Amino acid sequence: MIKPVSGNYNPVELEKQIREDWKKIDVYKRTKELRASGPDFYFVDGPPYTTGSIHLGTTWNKTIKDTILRFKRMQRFNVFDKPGYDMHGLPIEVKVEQSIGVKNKKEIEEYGIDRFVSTCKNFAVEYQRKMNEQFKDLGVWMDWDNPYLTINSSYIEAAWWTLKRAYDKGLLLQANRVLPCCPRCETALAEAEIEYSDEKDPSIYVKFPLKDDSKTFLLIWTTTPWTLPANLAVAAHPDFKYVRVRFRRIGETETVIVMKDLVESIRDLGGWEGYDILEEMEGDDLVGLEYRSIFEDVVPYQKEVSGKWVHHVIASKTVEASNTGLVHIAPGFGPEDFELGKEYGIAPFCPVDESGKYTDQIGTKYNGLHIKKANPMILQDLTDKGFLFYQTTIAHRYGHCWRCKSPIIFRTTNQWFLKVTAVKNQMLEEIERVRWTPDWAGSSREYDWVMNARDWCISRQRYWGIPIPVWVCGKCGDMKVVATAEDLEKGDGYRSDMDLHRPWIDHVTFKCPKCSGEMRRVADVLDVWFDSAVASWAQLGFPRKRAEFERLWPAKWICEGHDQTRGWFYSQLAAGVMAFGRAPYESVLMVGWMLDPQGLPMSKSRGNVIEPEKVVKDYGADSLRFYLLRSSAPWEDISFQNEGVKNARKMLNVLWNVVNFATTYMSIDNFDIDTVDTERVMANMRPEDKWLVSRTEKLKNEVTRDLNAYDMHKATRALEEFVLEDLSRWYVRLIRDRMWEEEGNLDKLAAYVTLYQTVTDLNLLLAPICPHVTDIIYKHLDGRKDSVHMLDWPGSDLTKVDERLESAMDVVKEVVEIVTRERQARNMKLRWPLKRMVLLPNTKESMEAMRPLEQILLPQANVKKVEYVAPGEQWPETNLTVVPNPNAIGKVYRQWASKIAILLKSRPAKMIKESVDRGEYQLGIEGQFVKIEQNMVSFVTTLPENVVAVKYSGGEIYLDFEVTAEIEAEGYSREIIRRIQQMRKDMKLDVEEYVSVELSAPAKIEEYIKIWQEHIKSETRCRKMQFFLEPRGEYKMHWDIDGEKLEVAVTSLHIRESIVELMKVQGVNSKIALALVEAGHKNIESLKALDEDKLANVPGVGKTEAKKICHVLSRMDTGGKCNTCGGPLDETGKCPKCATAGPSAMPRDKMLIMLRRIPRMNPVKAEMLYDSGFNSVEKLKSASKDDLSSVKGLGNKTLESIFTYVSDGLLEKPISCRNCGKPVMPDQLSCASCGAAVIVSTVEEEEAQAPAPAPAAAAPVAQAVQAQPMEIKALEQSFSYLIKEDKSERAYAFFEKTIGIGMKGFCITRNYPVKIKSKYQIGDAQMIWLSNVGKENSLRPKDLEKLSYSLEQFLSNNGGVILLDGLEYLITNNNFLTVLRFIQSLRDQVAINHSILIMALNPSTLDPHELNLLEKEVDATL
RNA sequence: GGGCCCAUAGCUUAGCCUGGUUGGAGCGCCCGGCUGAUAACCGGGAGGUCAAGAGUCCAAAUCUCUUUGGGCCCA
Repeated sequence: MIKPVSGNYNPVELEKQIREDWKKIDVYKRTKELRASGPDFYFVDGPPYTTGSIHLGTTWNKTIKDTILRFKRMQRFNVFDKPGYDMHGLPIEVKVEQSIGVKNKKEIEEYGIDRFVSTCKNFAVEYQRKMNEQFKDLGVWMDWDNPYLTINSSYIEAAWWTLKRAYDKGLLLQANRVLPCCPRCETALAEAEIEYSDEKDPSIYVKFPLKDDSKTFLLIWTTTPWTLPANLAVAAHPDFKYVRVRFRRIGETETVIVMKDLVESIRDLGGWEGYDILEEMEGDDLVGLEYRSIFEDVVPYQKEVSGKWVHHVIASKTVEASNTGLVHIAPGFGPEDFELGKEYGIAPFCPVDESGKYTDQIGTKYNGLHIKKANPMILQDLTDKGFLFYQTTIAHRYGHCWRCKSPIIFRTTNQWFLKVTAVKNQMLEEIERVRWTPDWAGSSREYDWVMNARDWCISRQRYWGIPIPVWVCGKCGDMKVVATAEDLEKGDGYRSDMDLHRPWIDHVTFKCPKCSGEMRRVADVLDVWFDSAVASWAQLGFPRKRAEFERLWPAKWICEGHDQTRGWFYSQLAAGVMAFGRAPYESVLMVGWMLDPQGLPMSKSRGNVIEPEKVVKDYGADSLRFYLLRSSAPWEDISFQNEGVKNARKMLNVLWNVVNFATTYMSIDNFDIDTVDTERVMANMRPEDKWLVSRTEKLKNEVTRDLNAYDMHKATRALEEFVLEDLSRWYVRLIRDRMWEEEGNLDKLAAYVTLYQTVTDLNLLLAPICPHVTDIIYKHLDGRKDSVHMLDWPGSDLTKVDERLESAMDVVKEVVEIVTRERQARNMKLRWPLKRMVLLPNTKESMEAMRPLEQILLPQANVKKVEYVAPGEQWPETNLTVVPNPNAIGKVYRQWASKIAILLKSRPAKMIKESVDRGEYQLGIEGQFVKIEQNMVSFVTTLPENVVAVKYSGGEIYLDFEVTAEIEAEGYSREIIRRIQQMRKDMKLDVEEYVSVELSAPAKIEEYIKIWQEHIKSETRCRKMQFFLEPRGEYKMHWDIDGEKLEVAVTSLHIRESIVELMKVQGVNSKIALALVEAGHKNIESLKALDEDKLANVPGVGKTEAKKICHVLSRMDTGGKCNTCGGPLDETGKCPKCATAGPSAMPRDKMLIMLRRIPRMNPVKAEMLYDSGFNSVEKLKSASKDDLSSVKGLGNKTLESIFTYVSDGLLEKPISCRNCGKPVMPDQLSCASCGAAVIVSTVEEEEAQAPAPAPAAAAPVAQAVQAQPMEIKALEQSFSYLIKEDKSERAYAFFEKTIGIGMKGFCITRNYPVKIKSKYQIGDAQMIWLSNVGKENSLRPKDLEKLSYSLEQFLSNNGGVILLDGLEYLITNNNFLTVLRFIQSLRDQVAINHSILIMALNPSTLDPHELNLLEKEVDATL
């Protein structure tokens, strides 16, 4: 049933409510169950890091995922939707460090690793819970109760298994390398963990003296002075040109070797006056040149170190042509340096420990100093020793630890690596197999990144992470990699339920199989990036559980931000290829980055973070979701704008208004799409309905395509456009008037059906995007399923797309807009009709396309008339003017030229043109003929006064702005209507209330108003309108309409309530009710006092109507009132308006028990009695035997028994127990004292007539009729009856009987007439055989007019009884509406002519809605 | 320094792949309308060096190159 939605769209409240509703019956779970048998859609969630709160970026991310997953569910996929959380790693460790107040690893170990790790776990778990709740509040439907957590044992095992797998393939190794390290966190970092930002550093030029020439120096440049004590070589590019150059200024010279091209810039740096090139050489030539270490005095190693290339110039093509062109090489401190060192046999020298302090290897001077603190000291020493050539500072991009933001250092360490380089080519191949959106995310971005991939350092010297599952023998160095907890069982110190984290895992040891030594776990934990890398199988419980993995893996789809190119996209790819030889995902959507309103990344340090919760609180989650998807293509960045969310809300508000509009009217009319014959209604569709259907089908197609392509921005924009433009601004505007047509009108139904189906489809399309509001809308429109999200995605029927109609409609819209614009330009309000419009289309086709839409164009543009001028033709009312060309005329006729011009202008231009077109025009002047040729004149067409020409895309329009008295009158009438409406509104009157109006106006306007008086009155529900100099009333206002002064007084008649009450009587419609109230009958009691004649004398009440009302009133129950609407109940105790039982109904159980005590009663009979309306003691008491006989299937004996029992008053009396004699209360079936049953078994002697409990039992009823023909009562004159039965026997019986009492008969039948005559005693009744056979006396079913005519003849000739058998035949051969009208008119004539109409109908042949309509037209249904 | 992406009205953006009337919207601003969806809604107007420059072409917001600025990633 359709329920109207609330007047205001209040998303925050509504969303909260619907989420609670979802929770109550676990709709999410039900939806999943519904799709459980569908094809699998394996989605893997990229786990957000548990930082404690979600931000706008995560919100966007989950919105996209949720939208796609909901979409897939509606497409019947069985979606795997486990969300994940990344819970290990440094960020949490750093937070814990801060919270417990420790600064370094030493302090952590003092605090206790077990306590530290437990705290980390608590933090992670708490954060995870918080985030879980926040996601739920966005309306994201994922499996929040079962997320995958990277800290679970099964997850850790999956990571171990993967490492073991890599180890078995020889892809896991341990090596010494120079790596970025965070000195604060005291651990190595992976490239993915480095963040680049600006850092201020010293920029220094340092001189290395040549061994053989201490006056000449190699000039190098560096920003890390602290690496200089570890310098072991200088690199030059072999292909560059270098020079030995002497810089000079007063009293000072300096000889250095630098790259030739850089001499000038170096001169400028140091402020040298000039330079002399002493020597030029190739880089090649420099190689082997030996220099003296500038730290040999303080760093013992520099003195001790030996080697062929130590302290020599070496060649490297990585040297860049900037600064000096010579690069200082410290193989312990730089990755390239390390590689070069390896090449040249220079061992790395790394005198810095994990925490960034110099070790004692550096010598006593700097020992223990932090490198950052050592920098100034080293600079001072260099200055003192004269090795500093130039010094400044620079700001440059420098790597920082991704968590603590400390600047990283590079140093040599021993770490574990995954040999990504060994599988690189396979990874590249896999990238090509994956579907990337956008394409370049894979083909260039990911591809480039993998191209440059290096081996992945996976070890971290930390605590909160997956322990590296490698055990090494302390004795022989043999290695063991553990794959599962089962492997662990063999170790010492293992407990089955143990936590697999550090430090507990560290206590597990193995006996070395080779040497029986003790194997201990290496102390490191895994890089946290490895955790998420294994998500696609770890979350399935692999390797322990294999079934789901086999079924689902690899992932169908993943979706993350573009920063994950180096992150999750990469790590998963590497892990997948290593473990299974393929990418673990089939398609990737790479999404953008959420930026602040200025386009800058949001960060806490910038203070520009926008909380999603706040946005949701202001506008609702649906608006935020819609905005996020609408704002830009998913892979582009969004610069967040509050305005955008506000806009989305506005759009949803409009949608809500449309739904409000639709549901309000539909529920008033009890519109039910299921009972409507949509086919028939569709045959009655207006062009605008068909247009909307066309637009909707297109929309469905487009949105489906867009979502499949992950073009969420296109889908949302199409939806927005549709809601605002097509639905709200156009369609709703067009159908407004139709909503006020009478109930059941096919034209109105067509609008209902169109609107209903469109809103339903639209709602489905929007459901994945705005899950809250769509579910609410669904519940109001339909609600048979638990949720809109359980419905199937709508398919589109493109055959219903009508491009011709759409483009014609575009033109109509355009023309309406043009008219509005031109009105505005001329200050003519829309309320004032335009006299006419002339359309001059360019093509015949466009003219033909426009004609059917005229009914839309006229009212929308408020134009009285539209005229068409076919292409190439002239509008007859244009004036043709001739324009003489004095030049051309003058050339030939010189002195006459001016006279000719005057003469030409005085003649009909049309005539001149026709002649000239034929050749020439002759003009008589001063007795001579002059020839006017084509070149001498031109013609212009001018329009009549007040007519304006405007171009439109399909041609031209003329608008006639002439204001005639008629138009002025209509305009003023509309002005008055609008004012009265406004006043009604100010008075807060109910829309159904009536008023009286007094007004004063200038004489002219008074006249105008009088012309339109009836219209004004009906539009404003005004009963009386009078003119006075001084209007009086409840509410008075002065109005100024275009300078005319008016006074209007409105008074409420306060009769709405009376009308509403009177309308409760069947047969009293709003018109009659009004007439009755105005005649002074304000309530039902007052009506009851009237007899038929008096009622018919009330102006506005017809004779038939009076008869009917009297009949209804007489049958009204003794004051029973309906629970729901307060209206009187009918004879069965049911409310004719809302079909519910009245207030006096007794609880079913109780009443049934009481009924069971009646002799001859059984449970089925009792229920039938109750359900037929005899649901209270009072009703049973007041029922006559006749009343009771209306209950189908009760035999006479039972009826008798009930009647006697009830009228004896036994129903409410306690009876004595047959067993113990104590009283048993009326609502008890057994004795409270002894337990004996009070019901005696019934005698079933007459039960052949009792119906089966199933409702399909129509046949026994017919039998009953045949068996008891005397039951057929006399029918009343002037009445129309509908008899519902599957064979028409009862109807014929009635017909037969009525003829039997002397009435003339007229029988319309589908049966063969002879057969009927032989079966029934109908004498010489006139017969018409409904048939297409075409014999005498037969009538084709389509020929309603002929039928109508015959009946008219019959009725006007004293009338009689008419039997119409074959109604369904008429309906199938005609438009239902036509048949209905035919019956209406027949019924009226029957009433007038004191005749009787019997219509037989098999109810199963009609849809319930039609049946309902038919029943409303007759006086009684039997 | 390199890779990828982006730049259109005050703001957010469509159009660009596939060159072709006058570059569309929304918000904001100004003016007006509507008042049986109304704490709404609708129409009109002003506002554009399509980041800059060069090239290709009959024709460039669109294709190419360069520059500038921004984002992500890398060195």
